[in-house]
Formats: sequence, C-alpha cells, structure tokens
Amino acid sequence: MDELRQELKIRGYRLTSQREAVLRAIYEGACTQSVEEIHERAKQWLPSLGLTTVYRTLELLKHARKVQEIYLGDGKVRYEPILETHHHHLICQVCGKVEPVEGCFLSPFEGATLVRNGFQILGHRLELYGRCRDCQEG
Amino acid sequence: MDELRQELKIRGYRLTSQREAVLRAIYEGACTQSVEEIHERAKQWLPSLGLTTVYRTLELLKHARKVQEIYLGDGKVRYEPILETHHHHLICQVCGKVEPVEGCFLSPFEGATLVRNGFQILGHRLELYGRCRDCQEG
DNA sequence: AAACCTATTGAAAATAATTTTCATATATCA
DNA sequence: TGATATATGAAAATTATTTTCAATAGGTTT
Repeated sequence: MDELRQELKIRGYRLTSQREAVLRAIYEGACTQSVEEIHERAKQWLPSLGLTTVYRTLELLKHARKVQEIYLGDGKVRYEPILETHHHHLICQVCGKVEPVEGCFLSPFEGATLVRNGFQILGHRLELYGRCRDCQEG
Repeated sequence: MDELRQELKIRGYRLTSQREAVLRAIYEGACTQSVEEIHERAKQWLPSLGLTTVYRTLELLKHARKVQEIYLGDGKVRYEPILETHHHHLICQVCGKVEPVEGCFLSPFEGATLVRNGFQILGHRLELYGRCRDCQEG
C-alpha cells in the first residue's frame, strides 16, 4: 500500500479513501472480479463509494500496472491484481470457476525476439480451459 | 463450407445466405475482427445483411466451435475462425496489430489432469504481448 | 412445383456495461 | 489555514449487445 502511495505521488495523483477501498477490494477478493463485485466489496469499507469512481480507479490502476483485465466470455470485463508471483489461470468450462496456477516455463522467453518476424516478446498470458475436480462426471 | 452445411443440418439449423456471408467474412478477413468489421465485410456479398444477424450467427458459430472470442482491451469483443492449425497470438502493445504464431508445445498436455487440484485440461489459450518489428525504436 | 411449417431475418426497442458531464468536495502543498 | 487543482457522485449520454415481433424464406412433404 505504501508502494501505491509512492506510485501515485510520482504520477501526480492523490491517495484517496476511495482508491484505497477499491485496491483493498481487489486484493482481498476472488482471483478475478467484475466491476460490480469490486464495487460491492469496496462499499464494505466505504458505503458511499460510487460505481463511476470504481471504473475510474480501475482505469488508473490498469495504467499503473496494478491490475489486469480478463474477459471470460460473458459480457463483462473482470479485473485481478498483478501480484509479484506471476501466474496463469485454470478456467472451468462447466462452472466458470477461475483458479490460479503458479509456475511458468515461459518466463525465460521474456525479452526474446522472434527470428521469423522480429517480434519482441515482453509478456504473455496463458489460460488453461477444462473441468475442475467438482465438475468431472464419472 | 460443405463441412458447415453438415454441421448445421445435424443440429437442425438452416444454411442461409446470411450465414454463408458471415462465415466467409470471418475466414477471408483479418486474424481477429470486431462484429462491426465482420458486418462491413459481409455486406460486400450481401448488402442487406443486418447487424443483429451477425451477432446471432457469431453466437451460433461459437457454439459450433467454428469461431472463438478474443478480448483485446478496448470495449468490444473480437472473433476469429478456429482453423485446423492450432495457433496463438502475438499482440503488439504499441500498434495493436495481432499476428498468429503456429506451433505449440502445450498440445501434449491436452487431456492431462493436474495432480495438485484434479483439474482436467481440455484446451488453452496463449497470448504473447510485446512489440512488432515496426514498433521497436532504435 | 405448390403448399406447409418452422427457423431465420431486419428494424426498432430494450438492456447492460461503460464513459462523460458538471457541480461539489477534498487531498496536497505553500 | 487557505488556495487550488484533482477527485468524487449522480445523472445523463454513449456504446455494445440482446430481445421483440411481424415478415421472409429454407427445407420438407405432397
């Protein structure tokens, strides 16, 4: 949270109770949350928090690389915190649950440039789809 | 296209000029296209085609596993055809261009079950972010 | 080929998510 | 504490997507 304070100061932004509430909601909530869910959770600490402010704060945190967007196929964008531990997702195609998996064999390629077309790789995202234990029949 | 005809028949759907136009637009267009783009392209062959029908056809093709959704962070969902050749994407963070990359070392894990939590992997998606050749300074 | 029946279509209306506007409130700094 | 520019909440506006419904047109049967 202190780190955030620094980040904001550097960029000329202000640290407000709204921003703290949204950030806390993101970090304490599920792996991925919709804007509505983040809003609900954050209102625990700050009941007067407006939905518009949640949208604005998420935009801010996205630029500050504190959160990441993820789209699961229903009409709404979800957000998750960018943690120190790089991870990917297991997405159950039956119940929709999202679980994180740590460990990644792609990290060594960060910074690499592909010979075929000169594309320089700076990051990646991997989503594994399938069925969680609870959703396997038989 | 004949394959599609079969697919539709099996499911009790009809093969209409609209559906053919949308499918053709998807296959002949860029790697990923927005609904609006698909609509514009398809109107070349069928000017009377309505946007609603494009949405409906994409939903149909999604269920028939002919197309896949992808979200690039602007507010709209994009679609791409599911081709026989499994591939992933190189997404330029500067200009937004999307290029396909073939070859995938994750395929052997399809069907595998993770020991840690019993999750059965059935498919995956990998997106590589970075800078395309044209967008690298220096 | 004509008739039938049901799936499909286009346009407009409705919805849902997200963004913009604007007057008010409040962090931050002198 | 006061000045000031940024941030906020509510409402309005916008944008993407879905639903409604009367009209159309596949595909099958005769």
